[in-house]
Amino acid sequence: MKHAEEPFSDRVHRAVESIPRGRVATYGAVAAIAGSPGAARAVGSVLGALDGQSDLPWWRVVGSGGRITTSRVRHTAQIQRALLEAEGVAFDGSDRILMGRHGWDPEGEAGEG
DNA sequence: GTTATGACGCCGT
DNA sequence: AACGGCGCCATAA
Repeated sequence: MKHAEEPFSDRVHRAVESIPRGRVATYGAVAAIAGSPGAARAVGSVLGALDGQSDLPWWRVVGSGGRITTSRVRHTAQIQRALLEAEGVAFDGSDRILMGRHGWDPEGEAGEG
């Protein structure tokens, strides 16, 4: 029997679902959680294929440094920011999310306090 | 197998 | 801080 590994898009799907409300994870983090560290770009490709039917909290995925990178698509950046703020996520004076405050890291979840 | 694309990330200027 | 270039990974043709 072969290892029925879930497709990359599916693994990303689960990783994004794991992001708690009010927290954010970077593309790189999601890629690592999905099992493919370094595949940040591939993660973006997956989320970019989502549609209104997806219940995935895609807005909780941000770029390195807590920067919104969805600026490449229409005005999605504004929507993402609104959704994040609706969850209590705060931005600094440079449109950047306070990662030290909302940055989510499953590897530190057990030792965080 | 090669070529082209993309909601990324890091380094150099 | 801002801009440009290159690398990395996964998918589609």
